[in-house]
Amino acid sequence: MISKKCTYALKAVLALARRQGSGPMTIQQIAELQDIPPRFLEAILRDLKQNGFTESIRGKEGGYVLSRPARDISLGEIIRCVEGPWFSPSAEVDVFTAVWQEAENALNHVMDETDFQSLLRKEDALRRAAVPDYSI
Amino acid sequence: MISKKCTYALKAVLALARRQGSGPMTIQQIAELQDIPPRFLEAILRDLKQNGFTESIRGKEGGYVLSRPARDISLGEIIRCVEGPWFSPSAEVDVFTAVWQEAENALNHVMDETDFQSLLRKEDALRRAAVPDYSI
DNA sequence: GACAAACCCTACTAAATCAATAGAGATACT
DNA sequence: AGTATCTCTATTGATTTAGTAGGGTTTGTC
Repeated sequence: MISKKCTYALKAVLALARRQGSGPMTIQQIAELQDIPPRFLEAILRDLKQNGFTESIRGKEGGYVLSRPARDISLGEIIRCVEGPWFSPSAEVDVFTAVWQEAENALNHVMDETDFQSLLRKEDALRRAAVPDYSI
Repeated sequence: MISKKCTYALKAVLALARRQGSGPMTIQQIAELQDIPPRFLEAILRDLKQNGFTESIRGKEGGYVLSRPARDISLGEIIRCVEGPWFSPSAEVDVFTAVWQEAENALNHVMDETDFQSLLRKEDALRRAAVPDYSI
């Protein structure tokens, strides 16, 4: 349902979101941090760039940055960019068409509720839960 | 998102729903009516049988019938039977897990709202719309 | 200008999944 | 006995997904 390519894209955006404001991140850095095959990630980031989510800086000291604040990018936007619609409209109108459309809407609604800033906060919370800090 | 196998299953159940109360339908009949490869349909119907949605009568005059009234079978039940969960739970708990779960719930909710009796009514309405009857 | 570090583009291959088919078997009615 | 039906396992072919390869272009530094 969610392809590997798509989860790679989401993880990459999450990595860029965390770094936002501190200069570009290279494909290699993202790939290592998030454990993504680098040449595959390269294609994904280009795709995101063409759809206006990321920008690239070429040459030395180059890399990728997010085009918009993490707060303004929803999970749904990235997923739709990478995967297209979930329920692609069939050629003919049949008894199921309306239901698929409802499902599409419901899914988009859920995915658009979450933005990448809130995912960062959630990531922080998960880390604190996994490695508790008992210092005063 | 919805595989061919799954739409075949839904169409087959719809065909059986229409026929409900008038004896069994053979694989061949369903296949021709709904334009489904018969040997593929065979496997699908067996699968539905093993999950309690259909029953089969062997030998001459045999075929398949629905185990329950069309009113009591939801779209979601058949889809889950054929496809399993949409967002299969990943091994590790990460920042996306909760969202996927929400999406799964939203989708199930939409799919469980519609039963096969209401699909039959919708099919009738579509037919009337396509071939209008102007008689008094 | 040479070099190195980065992104850019097209094409290809390998693996997995989906769709469909084949063939032999079991059951039940007439 | 014969025929129409469902039953089971295995295999094949098509499509999609995942990943790789190789060469190209841009930019900063020495």
